[in-house]
Amino acid sequence: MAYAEQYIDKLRKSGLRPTKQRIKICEVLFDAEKTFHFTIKELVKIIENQANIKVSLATVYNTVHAFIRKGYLKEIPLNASQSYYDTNVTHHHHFFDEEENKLIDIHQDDVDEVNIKRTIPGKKIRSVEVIAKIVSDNQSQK
Amino acid sequence: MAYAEQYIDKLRKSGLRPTKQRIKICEVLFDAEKTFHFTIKELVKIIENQANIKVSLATVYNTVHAFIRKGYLKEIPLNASQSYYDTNVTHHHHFFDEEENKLIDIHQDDVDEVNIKRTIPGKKIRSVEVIAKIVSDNQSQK
DNA sequence: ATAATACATTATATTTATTCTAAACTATTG
DNA sequence: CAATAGTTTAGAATAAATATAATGTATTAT
Repeated sequence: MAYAEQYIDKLRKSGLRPTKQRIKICEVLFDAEKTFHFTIKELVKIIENQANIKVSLATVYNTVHAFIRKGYLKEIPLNASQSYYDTNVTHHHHFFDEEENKLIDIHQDDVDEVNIKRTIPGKKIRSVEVIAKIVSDNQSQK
Repeated sequence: MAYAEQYIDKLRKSGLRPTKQRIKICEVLFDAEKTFHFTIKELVKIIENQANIKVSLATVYNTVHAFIRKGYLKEIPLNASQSYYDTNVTHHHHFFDEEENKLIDIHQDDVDEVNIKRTIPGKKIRSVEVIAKIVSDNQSQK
């Protein structure tokens, strides 16, 4: 597996030793063809299906949070009963389909640069995220 | 109290009968000089302090959610351990101070119209929210 | 008015995501 | 190969949100 080095590197940089469990988490997160959204539960399920390694919830939480701190994963700002995470850490935005409870990426090129004219003294902007909530477009109803 | 009629109206339109408890909730939410952000717990505490009415958590949850459905309150899209709500239902955005866990309104005039070029077939955009996360601006650290 | 009915409130229990804990385990170092 | 530092895990603890069921209150029809 040629990816192992890259995963070990990511883990070390996140302050974590490269263990079996953590490398498995990396494989699921960073080996995918496309970036994707997930909840912790979904991630655990994917690991269980793909591997014959058992990884506990606690390990998954800890690893995911270490990656977020380091910027290898992003948390998606959504009010939901559970947190959604994103393996796409490039600057981009989201549609949230309120009827299907589904997130859809919006490439940053599809949104004009968000220009905020106001500043807060002593503070700087670290990130800007746009959430566009969408619903069915039934022309008939107002 | 000249406001009572207005509250009764809001409640009726939300499908709720105007009861003592619900009117008290309205007074706290809609009688303030300025709009504000709150969590359910904070709201309960304000009511307890302002009035000698006891209102249960369940009633507060139900009433707040009815108002959200009707558009009299907004939920702020933030990943936090508890939900934040806003009495400002006009179109506007937020700074979220990650160090102090504090929300700051950004008036819509302070953000250029967010133009999303992409559409999803059969769906229309219901709302667009911008969250700008801010942190201390210590020029010294990278 | 008052009985019957529909809706409200509340305390409490339940559910569920997340965090914490402590014991068992593994790898690394001296 | 013993000591130490860091890991994993199952299960406990926490806390927000929701559901429940008993009691209370308002409304309606008689």
